[in-house]
Amino acid sequence: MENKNEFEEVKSCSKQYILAINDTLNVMSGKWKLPIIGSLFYGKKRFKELEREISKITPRMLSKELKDLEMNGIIRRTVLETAPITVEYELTEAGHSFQSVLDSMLEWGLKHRKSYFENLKTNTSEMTTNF
Amino acid sequence: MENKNEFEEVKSCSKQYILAINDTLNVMSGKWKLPIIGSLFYGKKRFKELEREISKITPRMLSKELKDLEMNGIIRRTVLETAPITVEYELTEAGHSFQSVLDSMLEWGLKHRKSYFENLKTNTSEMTTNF
DNA sequence: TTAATTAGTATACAATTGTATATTAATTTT
DNA sequence: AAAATTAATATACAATTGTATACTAATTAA
Repeated sequence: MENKNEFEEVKSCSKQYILAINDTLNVMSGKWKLPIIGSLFYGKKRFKELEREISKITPRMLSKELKDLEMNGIIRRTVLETAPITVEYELTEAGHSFQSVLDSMLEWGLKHRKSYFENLKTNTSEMTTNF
Repeated sequence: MENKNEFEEVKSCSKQYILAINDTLNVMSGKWKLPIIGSLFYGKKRFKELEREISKITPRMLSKELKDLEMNGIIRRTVLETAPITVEYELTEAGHSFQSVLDSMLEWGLKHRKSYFENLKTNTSEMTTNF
């Protein structure tokens, strides 16, 4: 009840609206953040596991993106005192709740791709985007 | 019914899942696309109107981003044979339906910002992101 | 006739993002 | 003792994205 009112109130105030949406956008923008988040949805992973699973990512990029995601509270980094040291990465609660955003993006993407391909059939125009 | 099954099916297939989500991400990534889409939610706008409304955008960037959004089917460009020529930009149906994605991003952003600030109060750690 | 408005384009540059390749240092397996 | 595994970091570069500033060509208002 209280939450819904707050949500509606902020929607009408474009400055806060834009800020909150941009925060969400920054969490996932770039080439590697979504693959990393996606991979961690299936459970904890170590650095080398992520490096192997995410095709063509370099350790430099993986390291950088993991730091970004940790700073933004999306993942948690745990050092295990094994020999050699292993480091575990896992989604936080905020990271898991990100699923709702991905779901709506998936739904929109599917609908949009579909209508794009339908247009292609009738228009015989060229494919200029990655849709 | 049929749609829901299709949605669930694709969620379990990570390749299509990632593709559709990336399509959605590409529609809004960068500094200017969200401000442009946001501005057009309130109705049709001409080039110069957008330039005035969107603080600090250059005509070069506005022109480029409008082209991208048009190619991706988010906006429609209409040339009016006035003197001098005016050009109208408006959201397509796909553009309007993007609201659902923005809503879920807004909701997540608000929740996430809130928990971030609550952590700040108890942790007295420094602010390292734009949250 | 000069200035302003329309919708952009041209050129050069700066900043950010991503790639390629090699290296580190501790430990374990062969 | 040599090779492999751990989780990264270092350096140099390429590509993409964004900024700054000036310009165009048609028309209209002052």
